[in-house]
Amino acid sequence: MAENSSEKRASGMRSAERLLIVLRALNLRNGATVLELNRDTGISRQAIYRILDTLRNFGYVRRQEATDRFHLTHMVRRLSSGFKDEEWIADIAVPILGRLVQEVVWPTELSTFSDNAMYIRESTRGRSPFTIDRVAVGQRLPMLQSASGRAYLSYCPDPEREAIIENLKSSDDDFDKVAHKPDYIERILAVTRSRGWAVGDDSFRLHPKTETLAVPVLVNGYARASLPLTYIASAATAEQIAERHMTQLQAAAKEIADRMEEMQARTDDDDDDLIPIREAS
Amino acid sequence: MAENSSEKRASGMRSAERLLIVLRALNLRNGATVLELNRDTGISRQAIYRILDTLRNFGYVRRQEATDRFHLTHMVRRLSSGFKDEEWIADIAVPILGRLVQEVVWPTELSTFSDNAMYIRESTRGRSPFTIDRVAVGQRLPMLQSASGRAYLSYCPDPEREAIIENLKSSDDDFDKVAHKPDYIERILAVTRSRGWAVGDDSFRLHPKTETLAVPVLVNGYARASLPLTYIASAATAEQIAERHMTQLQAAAKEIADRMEEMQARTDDDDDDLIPIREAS
DNA sequence: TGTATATTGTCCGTTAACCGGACACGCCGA
DNA sequence: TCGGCGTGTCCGGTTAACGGACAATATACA
Repeated sequence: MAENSSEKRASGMRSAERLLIVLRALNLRNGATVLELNRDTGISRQAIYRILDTLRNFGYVRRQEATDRFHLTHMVRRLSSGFKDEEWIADIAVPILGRLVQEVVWPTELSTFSDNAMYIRESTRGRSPFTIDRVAVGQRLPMLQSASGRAYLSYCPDPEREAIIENLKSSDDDFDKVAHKPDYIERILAVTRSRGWAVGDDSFRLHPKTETLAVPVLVNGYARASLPLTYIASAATAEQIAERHMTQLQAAAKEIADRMEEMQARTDDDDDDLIPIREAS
Repeated sequence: MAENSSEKRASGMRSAERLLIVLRALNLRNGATVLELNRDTGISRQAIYRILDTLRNFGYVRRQEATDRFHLTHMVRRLSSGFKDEEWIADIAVPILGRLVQEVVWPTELSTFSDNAMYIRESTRGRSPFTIDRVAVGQRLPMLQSASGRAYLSYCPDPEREAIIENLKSSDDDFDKVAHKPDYIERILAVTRSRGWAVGDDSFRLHPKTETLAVPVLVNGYARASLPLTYIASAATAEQIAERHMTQLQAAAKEIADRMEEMQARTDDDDDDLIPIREAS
């Protein structure tokens, strides 16, 4: 047992790991006996008892008296309730953005809509050779001026766009004032849709010398996020950047969208296991 | 630290417990640094590193490169995805049924609808002095003959009832054949509603000498489960049982329903903590 | 009734693994 | 330059997790 064929080293707390394995196993077959868990996981029965005791102390598991089977309780929701759906997409995007930055030298990001603005959820600044400025994650971007916002608005469902614009009209933010000009908005949407990608407006720049293009991430045909690319304005024009990198950018957006659709297809009980439930005993 | 005011002894795996505490803390503030977790939980920084490493090995947590904050990933869903909503109600019912069986000596149960039948999810047989038969949890009960099924059908939303009856018509089960007799069904519903509780039909008995009454658990006005009471037929008539215990039975049903409504009100991020996030350091 | 098998539950000595003090580094503002 | 703050890692001592072993119970079959 000491030798493990696969270099599985890494650090790790033995007992805690096994607790996670048992918790996961309990999710796969709801209601399980100690022996079943022993078989499923390869963990000794005595250890299963200890682990179930621990889970019971926390209220995550209860024992069904009549059948002597162990069940999850509604408390387990607390172990995942903090995970928001908006983060899901950022979560999925991480490795894809990582690959993208190797092809496109400029920093790219992933932004999602929330609270009447776009927010940067993930960024490859720092892995890009062009370190323009620091940490942008969490940065708020106005809907009608930023490339991210424009890309999102142009491809989100119609009712959502109408609701957003209605909200922007009563916003305190100066940027949002243009929500009162329908023809301005219409022009932005028309231009963005005809090109397939959006550009940021001069009136809003995170950094004075940069410009930004963005493509929408279309999940089931509608925008769920934007994928902006920021470049130094003096290095190239928007058209040049688009010509060089738009294919890659859109491929990345599509890949993110595909993974999202795939994920929500199998509502849950997914199966692309990274963690072996059963390990050699 | 050695002394803990409340007799909190019990068994428990130290490191695993702390992993659960950290996981829970991560759910409360999405995105956290090591130091924040240290402060929230009172667990030493070094231990937080170990724990986060473990969680990362399992893919439940990732580190946001740009900000050095730790985030949950969509994988955490796997720790709770096995918990089905139907079980929630059974989960909540357990302590309430426990109290009920002390007032009403007869065994009571909680049954929910699933797959065109009622299934017993929890039972107090075994804690009742009248041990009629063994483990009934998991038992399938026909919709139109069992007291549980009748109580449920009489108080579920109209569209749901129509859909269920439509399904029963194409069922293989002999019991379900009566779904083709609309007037039979209508009479059952009318009788049940006028009384407020249902009785089981002679054609279906789990045990030959017993009879069963059931009240619906009305969440937001509609049945989400049934609460059947089984008694020995020779001991009393249905009317006598009802007179003696119906108040208690309905009070228990209401209590379960109230807890359910309460729970789903606070969509999540509940706060009735059993587990202290922060313990004396 | 006796024997065999399957499952649950608990004890306890050994030892691996968890713990946290201590140290080192990088960043930032005074 | 210094002091404060946050991050990351090492390492020896102690603890608590591990699993072999035993006991108890339920069921099946002869």
